[in-house]
Amino acid sequence: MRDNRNEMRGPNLLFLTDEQLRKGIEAMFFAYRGFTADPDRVLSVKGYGRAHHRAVHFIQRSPGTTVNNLLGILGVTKQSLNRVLRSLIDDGLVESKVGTQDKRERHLYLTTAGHALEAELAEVQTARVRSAYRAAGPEAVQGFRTVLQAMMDTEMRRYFDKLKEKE
Amino acid sequence: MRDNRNEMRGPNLLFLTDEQLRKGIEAMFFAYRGFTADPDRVLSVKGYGRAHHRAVHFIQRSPGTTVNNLLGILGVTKQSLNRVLRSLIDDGLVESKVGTQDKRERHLYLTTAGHALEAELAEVQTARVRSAYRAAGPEAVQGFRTVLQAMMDTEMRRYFDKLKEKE
DNA sequence: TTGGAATGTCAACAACACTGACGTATTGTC
DNA sequence: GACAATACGTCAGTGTTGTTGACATTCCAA
Repeated sequence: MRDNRNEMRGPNLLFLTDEQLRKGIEAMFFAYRGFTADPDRVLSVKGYGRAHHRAVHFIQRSPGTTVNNLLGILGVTKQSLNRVLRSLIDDGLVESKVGTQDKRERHLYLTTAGHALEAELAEVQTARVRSAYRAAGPEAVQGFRTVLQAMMDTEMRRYFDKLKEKE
Repeated sequence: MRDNRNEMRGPNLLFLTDEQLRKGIEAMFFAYRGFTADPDRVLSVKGYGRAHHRAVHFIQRSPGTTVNNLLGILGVTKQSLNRVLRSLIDDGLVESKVGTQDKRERHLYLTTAGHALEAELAEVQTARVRSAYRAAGPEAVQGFRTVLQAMMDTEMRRYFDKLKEKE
């Protein structure tokens, strides 16, 4: 049986009780649902899914990235990513350019239409995040980011930090 | 074009720049992956998926809950939930009891084996959350929870608050 | 130059979500 | 008692997204 009375050990450990942890888990579950709800709606009317959003997002974030890079970031198999990229390329949202130095690589770029979709998705998603940030205040946002970062896999935090460098 | 120089409007709005919002979105994406990674591993060796985890979690959280309640919390269709519940019931992890007052309802309970699985999943998941909480500190955790709550759909926040009452 | 490693594509399949339709039992209302 | 509404389960069909396996192309190094 786990000790649920950590508060007896010190006033600052109250946030580590099983109840607190469990509520954190549930908050994460419900919040992630809200987090993806708006983009999902936009995507579904266009015949795309969440995977397309992720691809478009990270291509926008790192234009010219290779398929392999994207695989590492997204954490899926190349076959799974390929299907998504295929439809995006066929629909003219993403352009795939053969690498000049290494012709095995494909460098990915958003087309004008791709940028338009990405902007639309980013708009609805940032709207919710902005609203949540505004409601919570700067200190809460700082804590939010700190906890999220500590929750990532080490490998993913590396990718995340790499993206941060581009500020 | 959105104004990326909110900092000119006041020192406390820096956390609302597009860059900050974008990084928050990416943090949420990477963190959620880490958040689910450990339970997913446990589940996959047992032939279950994330949907089973969610069902077992919320049945543990609200023993005797009805199918309809669970549908509202999980936000899936009854066909989808039914598939999951069926396998859990057939495998002897969940018990479905006909309601005494309203015989149309089925009340759901975890069996001993169900509690064992739930405990195992909760253990690996809380381990990561606990570690993240500990690394981030109590103030960060408070902010984390505040932002997550503001990010939920209103309806989901209602469910979330209902669960909180049971502390 | 040749064989292995890396990169990306095609095909088939599984898990899990969805819609739509229907059946059954039970409840509540007129 | 008749009848609509509710709660639950199921069948059939579809779509997205993940998987493995097989394969072509390109690069590099022995």
